[in-house]
Amino acid sequence: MDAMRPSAESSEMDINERQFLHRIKIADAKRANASAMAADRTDPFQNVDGLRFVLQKELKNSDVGSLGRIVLPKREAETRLPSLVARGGISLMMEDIHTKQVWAFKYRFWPNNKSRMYILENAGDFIKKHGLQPGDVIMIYKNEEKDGFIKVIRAKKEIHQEPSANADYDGVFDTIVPEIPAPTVRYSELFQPCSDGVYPGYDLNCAFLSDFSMGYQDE
DNA sequence: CTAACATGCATTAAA
DNA sequence: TTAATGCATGTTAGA
Repeated sequence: MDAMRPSAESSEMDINERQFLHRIKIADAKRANASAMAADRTDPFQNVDGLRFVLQKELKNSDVGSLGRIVLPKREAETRLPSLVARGGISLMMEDIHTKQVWAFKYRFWPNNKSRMYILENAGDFIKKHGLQPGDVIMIYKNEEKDGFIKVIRAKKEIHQEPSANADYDGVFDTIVPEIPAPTVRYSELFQPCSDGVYPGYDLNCAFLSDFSMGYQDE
């Protein structure tokens, strides 16, 4: 398919992988320790190594099926991704954190009741490459450091680990994880949502979207 | 109740 | 025919 394209910039795309993977390991441990994180849609390690968390999705059966399309959470999509004016959506290039491939997804929406459903299409090869199953999680980041690549995607296998009642897992992570971020602040309060009809990149209220100006086009 | 969303399914396109 | 597309509908969590 079109999704797999060698990246000319991948060697320059140095996000200090070793350090980053180390931080990921700690973040995973943090998740395992904090059941409250289940309801938290933010990432405990935002802005790590120049990568700003955008959204995540726990994959369902229908996400990893043969259709190659992933439903994205509406609130985060509307606040953190480019606003879509047409159903056809836009093409989104994302660099794979693990493989360095650049995937060409299509980000679009479907009309649904009086609202919208946000979809990431052409995800079949990505799903297959990582062998993603229901319960696994994808996370989308924005690279704030380099021009050229807009977003980065990460596939994370779910931690299939039940903390037993007797286990002394308490305290194990406490030295690493002093605090748990409170998921009380809504994205809508942090960011000005872009109204429909406003082309992302032209609205200063949506200045954070201007980094998306490359790698997609309207249809 | 409303709204998000997981999935069903009719329609269209490709083979 | 089979596969992909685009929306509809059922389910579920939250207000």
